[in-house]
Amino acid sequence: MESKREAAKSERRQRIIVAARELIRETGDAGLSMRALAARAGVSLATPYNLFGSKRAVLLAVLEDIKGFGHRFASYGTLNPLDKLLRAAELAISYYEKDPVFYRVLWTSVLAAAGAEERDAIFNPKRQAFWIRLLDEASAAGLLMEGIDTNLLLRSLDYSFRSVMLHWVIGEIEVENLQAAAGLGYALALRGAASAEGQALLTERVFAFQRALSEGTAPKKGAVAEEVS
Amino acid sequence: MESKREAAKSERRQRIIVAARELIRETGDAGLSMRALAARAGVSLATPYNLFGSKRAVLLAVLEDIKGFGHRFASYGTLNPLDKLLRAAELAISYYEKDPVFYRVLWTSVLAAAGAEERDAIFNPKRQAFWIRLLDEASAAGLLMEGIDTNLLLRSLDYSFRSVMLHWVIGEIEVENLQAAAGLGYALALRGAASAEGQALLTERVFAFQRALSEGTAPKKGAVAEEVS
DNA sequence: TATATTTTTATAACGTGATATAGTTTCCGC
DNA sequence: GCGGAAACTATATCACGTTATAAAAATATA
Repeated sequence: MESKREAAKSERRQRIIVAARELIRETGDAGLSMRALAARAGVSLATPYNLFGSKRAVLLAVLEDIKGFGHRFASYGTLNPLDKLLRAAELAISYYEKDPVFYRVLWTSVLAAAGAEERDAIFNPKRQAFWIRLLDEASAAGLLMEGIDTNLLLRSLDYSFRSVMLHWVIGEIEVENLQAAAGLGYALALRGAASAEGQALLTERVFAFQRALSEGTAPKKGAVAEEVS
Repeated sequence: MESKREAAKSERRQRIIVAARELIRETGDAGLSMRALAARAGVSLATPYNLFGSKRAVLLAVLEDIKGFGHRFASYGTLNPLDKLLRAAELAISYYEKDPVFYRVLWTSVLAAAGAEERDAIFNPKRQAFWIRLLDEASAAGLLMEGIDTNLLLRSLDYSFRSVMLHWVIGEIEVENLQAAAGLGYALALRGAASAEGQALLTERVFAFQRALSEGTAPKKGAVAEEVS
């Protein structure tokens, strides 16, 4: 199936990905230079550029390599769609909580101005479909307002999620508050799009996340209002 | 009041800020190196580092320098607090729309992993106070749910806003859609925190922003769902 | 096996943000 | 005015991401 040439290429690619993963684990952000990476992978400095194109692309490949997707959500069957949504988000974040140093390095590079191709590598159609399905389910169950565009709602949820990741990366959110911060964003936006029935399910969640954030690590002193002009 | 030494320092600082502004305007992102900046400001390479600390800090200072604040909102008197909020956000964004190239360069540097001190330079207490006042006003008018923590709500709104800016910077949002994207995020989160009365005011806004986004430039093909694992 | 093609290697180079050092100018307090 | 501190200048340097170049190695094709 695969020519010997392509096989060797894949093998090199994999070696680079593994080396990157190990380097991040061992040295954190600082130790991950392209020169160190090439040396660790037993490869010339030019090779990662040939095979991936840039440092960011390498890290994206690491992110891709790490995650399995989609087969973990089969068992949410009996929950209502909105709870499924929040549960899925919770699960997503739990991965970051388990290995914060590692994921923070990855997200740092990934969030920094990325090109379209690279973004699509993370936020791909498969994942899009998963979330849209949940939102459509909620809509069909009458939990969202009539006329809500689930694609646009998803986009808003997504912005909120990535923003929380960004602020975690830059140190404005503690890892203990990741769940609650992301959850509050989700719950607020969902409740904002919800029908009366949906809101009944979400109101309690809003306050629960709010409590979690208040009781968590003391809120930072620094203001968080965006500027106005 | 000001010693001659400090005056000269301020003058140099200002010269650097102006030089940065001009360089961005003339050459865009690319031409703005510290060496070019120093040369343009008639100053040594070391001086911007002495006076500001880093390149990002210089750009933050440019952002600071550019905007006046607070005296533009006196005339919103008769609007209800929620409309005031949305109006203020609208005004904020209008500045970016007027000079997108310029502001994009600034935000690119600002959003990239910033330190706490630098963040506080943008999101300072004065602005925080402005927004909190609006939210508290809304709360006092019974437009928000009983028990909503306006500080946490503001933080959520803020995350949403910055996320929209981030996605504009990386090219995922067109400038024509900035208003609607930010507005939808605000309207959803606010409606999610609103009382029945407040929701009555916001439901229409949600759909208005939704329409604007649908009718604007064709939605990008790229997915926007966050990954889950 | 011999030739052609692709890919990697080794190495140098460029421009970047940032820091360090030594010398020079500027200004404040006395 | 003069001594000393503070700031800036000039310059060298560092590590970084990235690109370019030529040579060597690996593989495909005949």
